[in-house]
Amino acid sequence: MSAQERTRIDRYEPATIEPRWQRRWAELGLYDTNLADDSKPKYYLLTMYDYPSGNLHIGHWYVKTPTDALGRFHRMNGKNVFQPIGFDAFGLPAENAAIKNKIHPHAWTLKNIDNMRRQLRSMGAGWDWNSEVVTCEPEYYRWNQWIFLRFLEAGLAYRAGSPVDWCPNDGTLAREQVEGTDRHCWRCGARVEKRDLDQWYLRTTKYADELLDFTGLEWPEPIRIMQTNWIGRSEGAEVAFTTAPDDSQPGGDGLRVFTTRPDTLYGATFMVLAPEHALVPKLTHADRAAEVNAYITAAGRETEIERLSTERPKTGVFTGSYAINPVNGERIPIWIADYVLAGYGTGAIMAVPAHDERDFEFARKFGLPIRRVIAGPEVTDAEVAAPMETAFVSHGTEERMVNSGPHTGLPAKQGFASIVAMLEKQGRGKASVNYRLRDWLISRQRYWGTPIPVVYCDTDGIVPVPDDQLPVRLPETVDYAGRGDNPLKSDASFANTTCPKCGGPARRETDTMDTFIDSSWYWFRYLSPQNEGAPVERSIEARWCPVDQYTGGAEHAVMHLLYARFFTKAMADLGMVHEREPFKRLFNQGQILGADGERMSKSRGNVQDPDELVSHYGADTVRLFLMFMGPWDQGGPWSPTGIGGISRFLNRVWHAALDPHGIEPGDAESGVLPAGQDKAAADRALRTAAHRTLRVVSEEYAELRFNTMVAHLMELSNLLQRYRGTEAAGSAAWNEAVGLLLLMLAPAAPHIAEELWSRLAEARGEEWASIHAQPWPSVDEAAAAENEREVPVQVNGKLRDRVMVPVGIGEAELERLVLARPKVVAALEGRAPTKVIHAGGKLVNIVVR
RNA sequence: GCCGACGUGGCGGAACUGGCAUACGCGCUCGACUCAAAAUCGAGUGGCCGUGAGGUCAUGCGGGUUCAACUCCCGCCGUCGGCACCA
Repeated sequence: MSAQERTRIDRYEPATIEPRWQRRWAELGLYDTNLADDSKPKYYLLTMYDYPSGNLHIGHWYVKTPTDALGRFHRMNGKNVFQPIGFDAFGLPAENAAIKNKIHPHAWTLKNIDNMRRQLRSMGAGWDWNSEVVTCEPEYYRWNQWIFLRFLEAGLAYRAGSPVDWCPNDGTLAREQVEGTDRHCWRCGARVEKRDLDQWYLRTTKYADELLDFTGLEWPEPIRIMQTNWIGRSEGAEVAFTTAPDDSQPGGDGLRVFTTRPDTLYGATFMVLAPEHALVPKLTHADRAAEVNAYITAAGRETEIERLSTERPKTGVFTGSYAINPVNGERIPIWIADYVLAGYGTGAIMAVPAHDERDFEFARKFGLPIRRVIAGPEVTDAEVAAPMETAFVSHGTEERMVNSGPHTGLPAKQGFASIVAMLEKQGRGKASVNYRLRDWLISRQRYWGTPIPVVYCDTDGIVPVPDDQLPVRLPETVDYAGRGDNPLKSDASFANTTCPKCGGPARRETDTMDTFIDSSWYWFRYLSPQNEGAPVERSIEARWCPVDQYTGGAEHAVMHLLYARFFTKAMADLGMVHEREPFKRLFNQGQILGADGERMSKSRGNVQDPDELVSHYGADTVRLFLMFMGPWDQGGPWSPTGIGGISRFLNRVWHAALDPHGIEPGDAESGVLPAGQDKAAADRALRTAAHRTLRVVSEEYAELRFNTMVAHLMELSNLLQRYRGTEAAGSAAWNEAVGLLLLMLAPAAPHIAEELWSRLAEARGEEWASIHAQPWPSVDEAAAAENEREVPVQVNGKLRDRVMVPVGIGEAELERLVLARPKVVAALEGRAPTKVIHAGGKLVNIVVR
């Protein structure tokens, strides 16, 4: 920069300085991380990568700029910081655009990525672009395929036919991708149906127990709870019932059920199977067939029917068959009902209406017997025999067993164990654990995803594509015959192939993978995006994983974050990586809303365009304002007026740094030190404030409390403002305070800090060195220490006075001082203090009477 | 219904393990500069009573513990997020 240019820029003009520094940093490679450098401790800072929708909105800024501030803070603190960036580039919008605009999904996606790269650069963030990953490129998705094949070999991937959740727009969905009571698609909102299909699954349930263990992870409690609930571990027993012989069948078929209440086994008065249960056709009597089949058909359609209430009355039909209760040999009727889910446990239950609300309601409705087998401590024998009005579900330590054969009289807790023991001895049951978590259905009927690398051969069945034939590439020409169609299916050149085993004709799998596969290991790939020998370079992974800090939205609590943990564990077991947990520390930032408090959307017209804000205020102001709005995990509505305050703040910093003496017009009031303060006192006040600010701001960066961090910088700036134009301005203490302010501001507002830093260096005749390469300053404890302190004085808990006292003052002396204060004397009204509380010198409270 | 988070000025919010409630900012009012406006700078700003010093009431509501409660305990009310018959 020429001297001439500099003198011209006397006002703060972000539009001039920001792009210039962005270029400079990129030229210098300031943020290109040397992953091999182990001279400094590593810090892997990751933000959830984005879908390249084409345009950055303010939400992206809200997610990314505080993270960047954190990265810059750690870099100044001597860490080797790795801050990668990439794009989650597969997914449906590209296909929709393709159908609508006749543009290839790949071209559309890359165009969007180009635009977003440009927009992202305007944030002035310290990303290492060399490590960029774009998941729709074969260089990336070939490793999805490679990992899938390893999972297949290890039995972690399997193909199965079962009723799956089906969205008319998006095809099959994982269980996590179905939301709400009305079971709609998480993406498009369409109502989800059930379909019987052969699909690919990943065995997430194998890791259910390990996924419940969050030891060593600093994750927000609500996320851990959500995952724990989603996995839904329940302990109980599996009990083998058998069907009873009758006129139409010989009986003896095993009917296993899962129950969490084996202690209520004597109260099982009927059984209920899910309509889809495999034994239903066999157990249905000829004279019941019409009714049963009608019910099954209705149940299959049911998800399509509008359900207004969750409290739907129970429905079901009797099959005509009976089962034998293994503990008492009792014949109990077998019903089918849709309140029993095919996918949980064994798809069949023993119904104990006395002690389960659902079974109770069902029994009431269909006139089935209700037998009490558990009673609370106050229940008399007469009451045990009386009919029940509601189910008794309490299961504490006080309850005892009744009507339960040899177990009668036992506490229910013991009954649980003793019945399980009895069943195990007789070979009719065993203790068992069930999970709500299902295996992950990964097949998708779409073009724009990773092809599942298997072929189907009439002779050899399912044949994996050999590694040396990877990647199985998506065909470059796409023909969308119609909306929602997977063009791969009708693409003969893709679908028709030869069997890798026998060489005969074979058909490729045309389903592609759920795009959550891509995001389940992408942070590993960032570490060696060009590696052609393996998905992850283990030596680098060993040094850099787990991710030290991950940030992103809470909406991925049970999807991305659970899949990523599953992948990490599975990959570790297969020797691909060392770590079993991907993200050591997780932070969920909130969501930024429109000024009207609603979700930002084009149709509402409440969208804030970051490009516009940047051109008006500059990136630093936008960054700082987003951090200042409130706690980062809280999000909140955009304030159109609030941003002006940040703009003013940065302007004041600018002038404090470049024009300490306030030659500016309008500084009428400045020029005078506060009453009773000389220059030495002013210098001391400046140093104290600067170093105290440094102490608290350092902590706030580390704890991601950006809103108060900014507030504290403002306070320091306000103090400088107060002294601007006085004899303290421009002193050594002043310059120190300004220097500290800039260093503290650097992570959050990198451009202005850099600009002022360089101007001050030049003014001192020093050579330029980036502020972002400076070490984080350390607190001068002597300067930060106070020698006087203001102590609030209360009488009976009410504030009456404040006294300035020297810091080391003793309690006795302080008390004497305080009791002599006129205001205190007045408040005491002649009464003698009963007690004086000192609260460690923070406050004095005088208690009377 | 179950699980979780949260209720503080006109607004966004601050107050760390109980210790000065309302930091910081927005907005608003007044003043300086200006022909005027904007920008900037300065002063003020929780409610009520009072000319004033000051008093008094206030952290969703009702109780409690404590010298002292936004903070802890009990019971409600409200808002937001998650789950959806999981045996």
